[in-house]
Amino acid sequence: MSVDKTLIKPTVKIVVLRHILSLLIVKKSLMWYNLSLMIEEGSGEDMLEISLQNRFCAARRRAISLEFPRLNPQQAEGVLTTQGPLLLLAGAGSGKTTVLINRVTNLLRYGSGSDSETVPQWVTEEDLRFLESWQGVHGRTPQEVIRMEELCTLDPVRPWEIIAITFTNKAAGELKARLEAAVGPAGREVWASTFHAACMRILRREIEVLGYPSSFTIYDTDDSLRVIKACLRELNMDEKTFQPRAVLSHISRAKDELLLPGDYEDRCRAAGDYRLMRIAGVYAAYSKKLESAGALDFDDIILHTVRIFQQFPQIRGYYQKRFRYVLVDEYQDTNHLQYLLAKFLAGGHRNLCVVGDDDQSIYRFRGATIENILSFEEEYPDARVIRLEQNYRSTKYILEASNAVIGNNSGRKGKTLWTEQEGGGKVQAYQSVNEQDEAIHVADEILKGFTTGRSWKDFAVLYRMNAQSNQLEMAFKRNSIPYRVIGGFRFFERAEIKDMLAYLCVIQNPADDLRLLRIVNNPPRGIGARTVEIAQQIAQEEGLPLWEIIRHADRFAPLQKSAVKLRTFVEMMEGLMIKAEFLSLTELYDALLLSSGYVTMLEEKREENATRLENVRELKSSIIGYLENTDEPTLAGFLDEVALYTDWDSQEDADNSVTMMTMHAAKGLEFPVVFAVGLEEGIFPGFRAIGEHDELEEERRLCYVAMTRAKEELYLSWAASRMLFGKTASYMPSRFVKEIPPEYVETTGRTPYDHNDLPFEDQWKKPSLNAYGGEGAAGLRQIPGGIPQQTVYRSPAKKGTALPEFAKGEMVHHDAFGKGMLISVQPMGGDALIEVAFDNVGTKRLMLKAAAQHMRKL
DNA sequence: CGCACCACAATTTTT
DNA sequence: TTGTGGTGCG
Repeated sequence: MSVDKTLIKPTVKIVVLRHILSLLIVKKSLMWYNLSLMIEEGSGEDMLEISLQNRFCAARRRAISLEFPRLNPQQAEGVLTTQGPLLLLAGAGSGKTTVLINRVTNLLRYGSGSDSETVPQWVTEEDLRFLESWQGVHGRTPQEVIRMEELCTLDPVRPWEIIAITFTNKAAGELKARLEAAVGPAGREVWASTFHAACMRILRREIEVLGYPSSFTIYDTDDSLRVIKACLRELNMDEKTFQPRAVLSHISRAKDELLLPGDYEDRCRAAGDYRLMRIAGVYAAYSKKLESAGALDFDDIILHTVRIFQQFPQIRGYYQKRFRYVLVDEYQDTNHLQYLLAKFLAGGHRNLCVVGDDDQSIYRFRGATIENILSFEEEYPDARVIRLEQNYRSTKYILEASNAVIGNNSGRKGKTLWTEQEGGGKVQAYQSVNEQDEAIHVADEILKGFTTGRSWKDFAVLYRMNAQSNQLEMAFKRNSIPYRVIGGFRFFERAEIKDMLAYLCVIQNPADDLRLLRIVNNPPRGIGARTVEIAQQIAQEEGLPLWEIIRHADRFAPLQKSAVKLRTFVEMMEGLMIKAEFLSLTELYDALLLSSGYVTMLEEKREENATRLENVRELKSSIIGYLENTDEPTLAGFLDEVALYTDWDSQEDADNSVTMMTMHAAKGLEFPVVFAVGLEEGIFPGFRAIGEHDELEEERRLCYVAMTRAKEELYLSWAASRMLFGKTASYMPSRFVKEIPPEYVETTGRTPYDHNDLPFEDQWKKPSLNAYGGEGAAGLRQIPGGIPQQTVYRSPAKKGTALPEFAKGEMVHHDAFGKGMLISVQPMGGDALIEVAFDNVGTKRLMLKAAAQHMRKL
C-alpha cells in the first residue's frame, strides 16, 4: 500500500532516480516481496531488481497511456495518476471533463495499474519485453490484447467504489452520460452526484443514529426563510433589523463551522456581540422547528452526514472502505463542510482527486472558501499537482487579455494559459454613451454576425446583475433577435407548484407545520389568520405538532368557533392520507386536485389563472416521469427528487437563440461570441467590492470567467452614464478594462478612447462628447431619436416539436391580451413555456398548448 | 378576508 | 424601474 503512493513518471527521469534512491533507503524489505523478477537467482543485486521493477512499471504505464491517445502530456498525467491525493488545476477550457472521464475509465479498466509500483509475482522477463514493445492494440491479435490487459490491470476498480461529486445536477448528469458513453452500462454504477444527493443517500440509511427519523423531509431556501420569519415573529424581532436572508446566512455559516445552536450561542456570547446573540437565538428556535417537523435544510444534509462520520467510526469506516476513489469537481467552490465531507470520504484509501481552478472561484458569497484549494498541498503533503494550462477554447488575444486581467490578483496558485491557436481578432472594446447605446451596439454586432453566417445561439451576452438585462431585451425585441434569459424563475419554485407539493408533504408527514400552514387555508376555507394563530399557540404550549391541535380542535375552547371548518379540512386530508396507502402516485395526485378544491379555485378565474392551472397539471407529468424512471417509486422518493433535482426544467439548449445571463451563470459554458457588458466602476466591480481587497479579487475572477467563455470573439463594453434602479448616474470604465494591455484590444465607441489616455473622468469633459449633441465624432454611429433605424431580420422559424407551431420572434394576437411578440419558447414537459411581450399588458408567461387556443399568428 | 395602495430596497446562486 | 411586503379599508 505505502509503496503504491510513490510512483514512477516515465517522462521525468529525475523523479525516477529519486524514487530509486528512496526505495533503496526505506523500502528495501518490500522489494523482496514485490519483486520476483530476478534474472540471476540469488544475485542480490538490488539495483538490478529495482531497475527491472521500474522498467516494468514504466512499460505498464506507457502501455496504458496508449489507450488514451489524443491527450496532451498534462492531461495524460491526470488520467494515469490515480493513487493518493491529487490536485488537478484545470484552467478554463483545458479539457478538464475529458480528463475526468478518461481517468474513471482508466480506473475501471486497469485499476491502479498505471500508477503503482507493485509487480505481480507471476510476471516474467518475457512479459516485460512484450509490454515494452507494445505499441497499442492496433494490429494485434485478440490474444495479445488480452495479455496486455492482464499485464496492465492491477486490482481493477468496481464502479460503485468510485464517487464523483459535483455541485450541480447538470454537471453530475453530464458526467454520468459521458461516462456511460465511454465505458457502457458500468458507468451508471459510479456514484456521480452532487454533494447533497450523495449525502441524502447516506442519510436515508444512517441518520437514525442522530435521533432523526429516516423519513425526514427537505426544506428548501424558501421554506427555510419562512421558518426564520416565524421565529423572528415569535422572538419579537424586527425583520428590518434582522433580515431573514441575513439571519439564514449567519446560520448557514455557523453550520459550516459545525456549530450547533448551543455552540454558536456560546461563541457569540464570548464575542460579546449582542446582535449575534439574538441571531443565535433565532438559530436555536429555527433548529427546534425543523427538528419537530422532521425536516433538514440544505446545509443540514451535509452537516449531519459529517457529524455522523465524526461520531460513528464504524459508519465512517464502512464508507471509507467502500469508496476507494473519491473525486471532487469544482473544488474551488467547496465550503468548509464540503471539504470535511470529502476528507472523510477519502479518509480510508486516500485516493482523493480534486479538480478546480482557483482563478474561477466566484462563490465566496455563498460560503465557498478558496483556501480549500490553495492549501490542499499543506493538507496532503504527499499530494501531487498537475496543471492543465493548454487552452483549447479561445483564440490568442482573448486568452492573453484574460491572463493579463487575472494576473493582477494575488494569492493565486499561479497558472498561465496558452494556446496553439494563432490568429483571431483582438478583443473589441466599445465605449458607449449610455445603456441604450450599449444595448444597440450589442444588437448591432449580433445582427452583423448573423448576416455573415453566425447562428443566434453562437452569441452570449453576460452582465453582472440580472437588472441589467432589461435594455438589452428591448433592443433585441426591436430587432427581432430571438433570445432567452437564463436564470430566475423555476418550475418547482412557483407558488402553485409549491402549494401542491405542500399538500403532498403533509400527507406524507402531518407534523410538517410549515407545509401545513401553507395549505390550511389555501384555497380559502374560512380558516382565518386568527384561528391559525390560536392553534399555533396551543401547539406551542402543548408541545405538539400543529396538525394534532387542529385535528382535535373541538377539545380546545378557543377554537370552537372554527372547529367545524377545521374538521372538514382534517377529514379531507385524512381521506387523502388513507388513499396514499393504496393508490398510485398519479391517482393520489388526481384525488388531491379534486378534493383540495385547488383546481376549482383556479378555474373560477380561468383567464388569469390559465398558466397556474397548466402548471398544476404539469406537475402530474413530473410525477409520471418520476414513476417511469424509478424502480420503487414512493411519495417520499418523489418529494426528495423535487427538492434536490430542481433543474428538471432546465431549458433544453436546443433552441436557437441568443443567450443572456449573469456572469456567474456562465461558468462552465462557452460561446463563439461573447459580450460582456456594463464594465463600469461601481457596477463591475460593484461598489460593494471597491476598496475591499478580497471582494475585488473575486470580482476580477468573475471577469476572468466571463472573458474566458469566448471562443472566437470577445466584446467588452461600458457606458458613460447608465440608468439603474430608476436613477441615472455616470460611471467610469472598469479597471478591468484598463488591465488589458492595449495591444490586445481595439477600442471603438461613440466617444473616442485611447488606452493610454489619462484618467477617464477627463474624457467625459471634452466638449465633443456631449451625449446626443449632434456632433458625433467622425465615423461613429448616430442614434437618431434614440430608436435605431435598423434592418429588421426575420428570425428563422425553427423549433419543431409536436407543439403548436409558434416560434420565437413572431407577432401574435391573443384573445385576452391583444397583440404581442413571442420572445421565448422553452420546452417543458410535453408542453412549452412561452414568453410573450404584449403591447398593452406587458410580458406574460404562458404554457403553449393552452395559450395556442386563444392565440393566432399575425 | 380580500384587495388596493404605498413604501422600500435592489449583487451574484446551487442544493 | 421593478418587485415585494405591509397596512388599511370595504
